[in-house]
Amino acid sequence: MDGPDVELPENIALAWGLRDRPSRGPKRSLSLDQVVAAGIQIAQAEGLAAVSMSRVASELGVATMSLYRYVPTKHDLLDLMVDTAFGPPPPPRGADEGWRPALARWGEGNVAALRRQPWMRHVPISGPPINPNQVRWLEYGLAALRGTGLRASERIAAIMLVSGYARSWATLTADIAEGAARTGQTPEQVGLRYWRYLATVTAPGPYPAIHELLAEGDEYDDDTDLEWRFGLGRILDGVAAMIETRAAGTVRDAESRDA
Amino acid sequence: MDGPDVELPENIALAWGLRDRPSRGPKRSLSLDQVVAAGIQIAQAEGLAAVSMSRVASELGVATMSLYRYVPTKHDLLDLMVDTAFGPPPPPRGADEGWRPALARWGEGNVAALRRQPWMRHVPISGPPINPNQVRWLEYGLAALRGTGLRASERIAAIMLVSGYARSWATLTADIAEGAARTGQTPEQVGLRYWRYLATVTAPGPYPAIHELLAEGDEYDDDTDLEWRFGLGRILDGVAAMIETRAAGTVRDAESRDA
DNA sequence: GCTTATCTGCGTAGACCATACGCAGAAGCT
DNA sequence: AGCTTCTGCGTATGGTCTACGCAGATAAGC
Repeated sequence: MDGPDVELPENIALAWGLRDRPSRGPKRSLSLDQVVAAGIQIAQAEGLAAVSMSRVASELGVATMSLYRYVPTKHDLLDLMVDTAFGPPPPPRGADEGWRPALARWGEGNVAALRRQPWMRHVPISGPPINPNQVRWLEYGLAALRGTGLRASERIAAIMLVSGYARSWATLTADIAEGAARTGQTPEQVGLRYWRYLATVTAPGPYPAIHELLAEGDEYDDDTDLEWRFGLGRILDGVAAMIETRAAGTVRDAESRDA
Repeated sequence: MDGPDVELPENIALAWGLRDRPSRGPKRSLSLDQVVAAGIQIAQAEGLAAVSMSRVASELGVATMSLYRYVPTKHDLLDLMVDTAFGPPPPPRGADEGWRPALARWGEGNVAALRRQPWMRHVPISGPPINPNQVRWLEYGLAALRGTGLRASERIAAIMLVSGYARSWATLTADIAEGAARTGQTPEQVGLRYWRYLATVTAPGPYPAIHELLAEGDEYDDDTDLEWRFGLGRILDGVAAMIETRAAGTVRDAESRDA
């Protein structure tokens, strides 16, 4: 572990509030938080596409170019918006709580956040988590897996597994919900229409597995939360199996049979 | 299963080549495939941001607005680009092959496709898979899980699990690789820099799990393929556990303990 | 063979967008 | 008081997508 004094890029310093504000010039009329909050409000109300620099500026009653005194680039603003909109993670693993419920709660928190603010799914991921709330989420996710015997890289992979699945799940359901809102239908109707389209395009060709699926799926329960939980349960089962294997005796090449 | 004759939206009909081309006017000087191929070529060579309608048009030697005779919207073009760039899925499950190697191959195919054409990760997902290659991938994914006793919604969730993880994994590694290329460093250097940034920002605060991670991770093996395979193995283990449970005797509410 | 309906490529134009640059004036330091 | 530094922001550049409509090409109908 070498010295932690690394020169941080503008991005990160900004997000963590580590910018030494100058004392010489006139006072700023805004704060970074206000700018970010205005962006979030617009995104929440009218979608991410409505978030333009001029729109944010006019919302705050300033000129467009003034925003660039607070944010180096529009993309940095979007990253900050995502970080604060995600908010803090759910409660961390309790003192005598198992890793499984803690990680499940963490995963549920992920979808909940994305569902609260669906526009976030359209902000392209810019890299590994480095902004304050993202790092807090990372901390709690890793904390859930402490003392399980999993190696560092394995703990990270497990975290990514859960958050990646949460993201793709939230994205799918949000896309459907949005499509429904746009055409004035219920999400169920949109889902049903999808299955009908799929049936139509696969009708002429050889798609046995899809046809089996369509035939079987007459009872479109589509309690989407239940489906999400199924997938989460499978991930956790897999992690559990790994933990048990590790506990039994450090088996090195357990993963070599997957190729 | 009701009548498969549903009026398809423009989008889908176009992707499947189901539009009856007219016989009255002059002949088209281009084909949709040419347009899509030009888009892919630009994206591959200069990134998705370089793909503008005028850029694609000039690549083909036509005027910008001519493209709109082939594609209703830029976003539809992007969707078509992704569909053909993804290409066909890897070989389906063999006659006497187990579900596990088949699904593993399917997952590997996902990351391989995204690695071959990293720009694809920036095209926002527009909804459930409906374009030709996407549907083929769906078919093969489901085929891998035929006869496992999993219900329809469970098979879909398992597929999403794998593809979602593949996508987030490919995205992370591609982001790192791209950042490396931009600054003329190796991916290892970029990864290391990230850990240093993380150490710096977490230094003052209480982030025990992250610090534990950083202390432990001195041996930055970072054979990223190995990490990916670990996660995939965990998913497959989880699915395997589910299949065994189902086979043992139809246990209805096995997932209720995950909440 | 002529008329007519229809489709093609595409020029023009409108309504946006992010942001580089530089300037007037405010605030503090010396 | 004078100098430095920072702020807000007006202007301008070089993009973006795409609506609209027109000239000319093509083939069907008579």
